[in-house]
Amino acid sequence: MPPCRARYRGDGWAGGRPGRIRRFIEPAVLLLLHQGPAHGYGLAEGLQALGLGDYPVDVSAIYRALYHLEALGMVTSRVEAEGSAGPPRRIYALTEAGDAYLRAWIEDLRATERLLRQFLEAYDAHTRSHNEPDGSPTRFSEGDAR
Amino acid sequence: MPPCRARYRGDGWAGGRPGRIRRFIEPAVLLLLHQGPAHGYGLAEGLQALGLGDYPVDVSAIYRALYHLEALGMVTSRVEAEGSAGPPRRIYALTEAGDAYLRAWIEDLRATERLLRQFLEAYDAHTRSHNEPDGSPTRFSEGDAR
DNA sequence: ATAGACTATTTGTTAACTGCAAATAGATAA
DNA sequence: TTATCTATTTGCAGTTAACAAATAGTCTAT
Repeated sequence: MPPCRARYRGDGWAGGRPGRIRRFIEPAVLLLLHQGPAHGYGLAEGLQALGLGDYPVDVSAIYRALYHLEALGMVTSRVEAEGSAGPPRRIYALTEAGDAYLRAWIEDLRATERLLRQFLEAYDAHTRSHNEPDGSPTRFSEGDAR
Repeated sequence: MPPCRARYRGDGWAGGRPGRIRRFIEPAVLLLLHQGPAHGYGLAEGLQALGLGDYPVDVSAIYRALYHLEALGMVTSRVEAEGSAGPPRRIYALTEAGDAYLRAWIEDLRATERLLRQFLEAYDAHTRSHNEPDGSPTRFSEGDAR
């Protein structure tokens, strides 16, 4: 038996469908707060409008992002004085540090967007040149032990 | 003491610098293999060329991605018959399933790229309209307990 | 030879992100 | 009272990746 090369932990999306690139929640929350104070539940709806509609985000992730950002000093919160049709809301607002942090995130996302474009362009360029009429050019061939 | 709202696990990048959006390794490996069979160490160099140069990727992640893809039947491997300046290389190649999987990834990444553009556009639009002359419009103000 | 440098693969550990499920709780309507 | 809606909180488990280090083959210089 070969040394059983280290398993990936878990086995992925057994269904075969890739998941989206992650880590959008934090910058999305920051962007929404950049547009004005809000509470967790409201942010969940705001995410839809931001284009995240196809990728529903669990509210627990939003609250955890908020707690994290507050611990880092990127947002502050205060309990809303009445007015909710439920338990008291906690309203979050960006701090100046949070504003700077969002700007850093934006720069990072711009770089990511460029990378993504470059990546997709590389794929398109390669498939254009090999517009495979039939055969599959990257597979191993019969005596391919070179 | 309030019910100590659930901590984020860990404490983030204490330094304050955001990390990049993740999950690039698998599609990057697939794309490189789409261009022809390769071994793990070689893929590590290929990633630089793909634009990942700014974000160095640990080789262990590459190998684990390969093991995972092989378990899923997306790639096949064979040990190279001699020719290495080191231990025998294991050469990986895309299968047809892997080809389809890459196409699915590409579609997913196109959607992500659109989302990212939309996101950045929303930020730019909002900062353009509020090109804050001085004050910070999203902060809490003095008697802001509404 | 043997020590060091380089190529190449493998493994362990841990942190971090997220989804799913469910508990909790106030307000309001049937 | 029960149900429903709004809203927050927590537990848990699965997935991804960085960091560190072990292993091992080949080649060059001493």
